[in-house]
Amino acid sequence: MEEGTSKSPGYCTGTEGDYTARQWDGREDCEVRQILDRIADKWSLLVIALLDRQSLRFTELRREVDGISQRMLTVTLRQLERDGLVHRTVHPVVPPRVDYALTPLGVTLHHTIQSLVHWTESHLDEIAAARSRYDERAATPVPAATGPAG
Amino acid sequence: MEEGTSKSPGYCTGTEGDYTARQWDGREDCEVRQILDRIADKWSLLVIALLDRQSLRFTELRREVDGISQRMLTVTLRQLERDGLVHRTVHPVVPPRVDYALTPLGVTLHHTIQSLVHWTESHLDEIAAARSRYDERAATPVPAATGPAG
DNA sequence: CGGTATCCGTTCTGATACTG
DNA sequence: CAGTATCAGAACGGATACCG
Repeated sequence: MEEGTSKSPGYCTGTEGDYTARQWDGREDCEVRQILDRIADKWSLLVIALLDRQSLRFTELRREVDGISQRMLTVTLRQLERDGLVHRTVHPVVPPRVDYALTPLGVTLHHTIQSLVHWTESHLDEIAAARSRYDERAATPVPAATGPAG
Repeated sequence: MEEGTSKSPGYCTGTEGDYTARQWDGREDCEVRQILDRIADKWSLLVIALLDRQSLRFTELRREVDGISQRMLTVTLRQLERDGLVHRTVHPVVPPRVDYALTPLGVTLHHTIQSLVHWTESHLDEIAAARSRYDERAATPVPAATGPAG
């Protein structure tokens, strides 16, 4: 059962001025935060990506993701199914067969996260460079130099 | 700083030769996932959102987020700074003052995550409904025979 | 094959105390 | 005011065993 559902009608803001940046609060009371954290899950993103334009069965998904354990795949699938992003079809056959596919809602989410993935791919190099710079700064015992200002 | 040193999760190390994910590019997949997992962090998203078009000092950020602990704010800020998304400015004054602001790279990320937030906001109702339906199904002891079938 | 429940280690997170 | 170091509890996640 969810928590804090009756607290805020929509947003859970409290201290806002004129910016649109503070739409959400850091508390779990905010549904946006909760859902965002869910769909941004490492496994969820991967599953949604794999289910794009095709349905896969349990073992197929497991093969595609490979690194995921059976437990996490089940948990992830259940969460996505609960959120109405993935549809689960059970075939009553002797060798059990279960197919998973994106719902229309899941498809729309796929488009959105693709933008985020695209950004990440486009800036992999920049982030890597930034990390290298930061790593050197962290490794530096003392900068010694007073700065380029003088 | 125990979590300051990020190690490989073990998923994308040593298996870069057998990626079957057709959506993303082979070994880049793990990097994408790593960065994605970082920027999709609950606190990171909030900090980036708050720093949009303005710079804030440590206490100001703490007041805005409020629910975050001093420790997590520091950790989050360090990670964002390391990834080149947030710039840290230290003022050598008697009352210590440190300002945080988005870098140009951070600004571009802000635009992207806003899309994700927008999607979440737009589909809050659908997800809530889906969860309600799923919750009822979970509460069902046993579906027994299918209704319309028999 | 698909799924669940349990055990156990790892990671994350918050509260606290201390420094400059 | 800003930051660091440490500890304890919670949550996460993997491996295993077992069921339909």
